[in-house]
Amino acid sequence: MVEIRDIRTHLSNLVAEAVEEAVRTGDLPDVAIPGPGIERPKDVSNGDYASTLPLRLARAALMPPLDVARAIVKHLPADGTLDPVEIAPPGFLNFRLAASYLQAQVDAVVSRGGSYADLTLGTGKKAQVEFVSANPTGPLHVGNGRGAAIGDSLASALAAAGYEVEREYYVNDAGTQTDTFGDTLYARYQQIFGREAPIPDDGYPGEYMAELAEEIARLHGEDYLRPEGEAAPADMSALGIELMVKKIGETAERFGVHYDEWFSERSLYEGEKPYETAMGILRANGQLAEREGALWFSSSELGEAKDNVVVRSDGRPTYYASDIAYHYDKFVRRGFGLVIDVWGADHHGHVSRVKTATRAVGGDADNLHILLYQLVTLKRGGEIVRLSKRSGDFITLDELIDEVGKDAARMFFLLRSPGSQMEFDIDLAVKQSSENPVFYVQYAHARLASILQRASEQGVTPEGGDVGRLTAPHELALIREMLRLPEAIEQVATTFEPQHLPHYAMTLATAFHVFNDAFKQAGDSSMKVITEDAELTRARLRLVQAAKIALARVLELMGVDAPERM
RNA sequence: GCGGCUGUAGCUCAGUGGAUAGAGCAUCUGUCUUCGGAACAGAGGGUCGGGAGUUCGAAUCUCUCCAGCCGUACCA
Repeated sequence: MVEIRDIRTHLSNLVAEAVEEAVRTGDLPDVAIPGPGIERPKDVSNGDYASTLPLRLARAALMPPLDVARAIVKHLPADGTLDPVEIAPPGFLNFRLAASYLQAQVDAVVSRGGSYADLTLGTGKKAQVEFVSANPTGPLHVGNGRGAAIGDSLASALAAAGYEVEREYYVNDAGTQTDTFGDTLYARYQQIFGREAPIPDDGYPGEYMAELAEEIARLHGEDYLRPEGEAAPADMSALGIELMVKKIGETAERFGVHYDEWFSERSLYEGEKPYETAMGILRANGQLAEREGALWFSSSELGEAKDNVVVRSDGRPTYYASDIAYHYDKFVRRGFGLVIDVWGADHHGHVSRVKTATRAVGGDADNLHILLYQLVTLKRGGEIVRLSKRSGDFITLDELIDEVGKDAARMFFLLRSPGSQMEFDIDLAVKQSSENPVFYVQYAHARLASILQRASEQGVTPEGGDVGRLTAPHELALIREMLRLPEAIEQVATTFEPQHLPHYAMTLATAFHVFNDAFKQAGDSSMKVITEDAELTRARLRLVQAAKIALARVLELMGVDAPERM
């Protein structure tokens, strides 16, 4: 039997065969044939799948689209997965899955269980998703939450699509901002011991810096105190960053995100020194030039708007140099076949440069996808709050999780496409928490669980249910909806747009609620899932079980809990 | 100035060049003696920012204008 995840390919093949046969018999002229283009009609009354091939073929074939359609249908091979194919004006081919096929899929989903909707499109390929990677100079804020939700779900979807996926956080522990961070931290540290130590002008005024200093004082007492007037000890910054990275990791875990790798920027300059190797490649290719006391990457020769500095005149590498080495490391040293960088949109000016550099050091830039998400503007009390660690005025991701919960927050971020600017009204988010779509979906899952539980208490289980008994329209509609999951995953894994997951989850939840309500509205207890007819009950429980599997899977991909009860 | 993203219902947002542009929230009207009312059905609500073009067909592609955000560092 054709698996649901292969159904579109199957339909494409059928149409291609029919066209070939139609040409052979002379029912269609021998012209260039575009792909069958199997798509999803918006309106289910137009079938489960459709092809517009007749419309697109009509001109070249010099035939009316409907005649083209008839010629194709005439030669379509008989196929058990489909009802008879319909022709609809002005020239659509409409395909409808046969009830027997739909019913059989219920068993197929149940036997697949938690691996239902696994795909093979990424099998054998290593993928890396790098996301959040916020400077470890402060706690994660609400905007980072958006990157976390997007990156983590994307990684999950890629894993479901067959990729071997690593989640990575790039720790910027080498830049100039870490110095400023260290200076600020030392100022706060000195304040604890009663010194008049002002926070540097370009430092970090946030209260969290004082808390961090207190933590260091708690752990190390006065060990880091230097004579008054002296600069901060060299390792103050590193210590602070270590503690901050730990906090960030804890926040990520609370948000349901687990990183496989915390990649230190500094490590690029140590050990195997990927930085030296990457720069060596550029130098060997004659793409480095010294000018005005600095070292420049001749990127303009590679199509960039201008050359860029990689080593400052004071001898320190720029962040761009680190990024070149970092992407060399990702592609060449570690050998990822697919690399996704999830960045805030304020870095978009950097996209082209990094791709060019990746190519220049031998990386496969075509498989480097830089996913930009627009920044979150935060509104509180009707006023816009700037999200900046520098200003010290922001809402942390921890606070957001405390107030609206991990599940609601993740769903909220995922629902919006990464490219859309979003306004996060913190007051509204708290107030709306009980109306958040996440509860609608979770409730559907809890109801599914509850039905199975109730039946089990009455001694009825789904085992052995005859899916052939599932013939009611709302039963078939629910089956159709749960069969869309592989398609949703494929869409996310190929377009890198995770918002399709929550939208699918909501549609599936609706299909279940409608299914469930249809029994209630009938006002006849014999029409409920659990009926006097034990065989029919078993069949319906089988569907409930399958739907629960599909819903749990999509919730898992979104990093949202699938509760058995609420 | 140049470049990128965005502009779709009152609000927040979906929408792979195809059929009557959708969802949630909000508003209004109903359903079911709740296998779990955080449910379901229905209604109202749109010049898809404006204009031009390509196409058998455009919210979707091209051009242009308008508006918002961002970028255009030897910051990251």
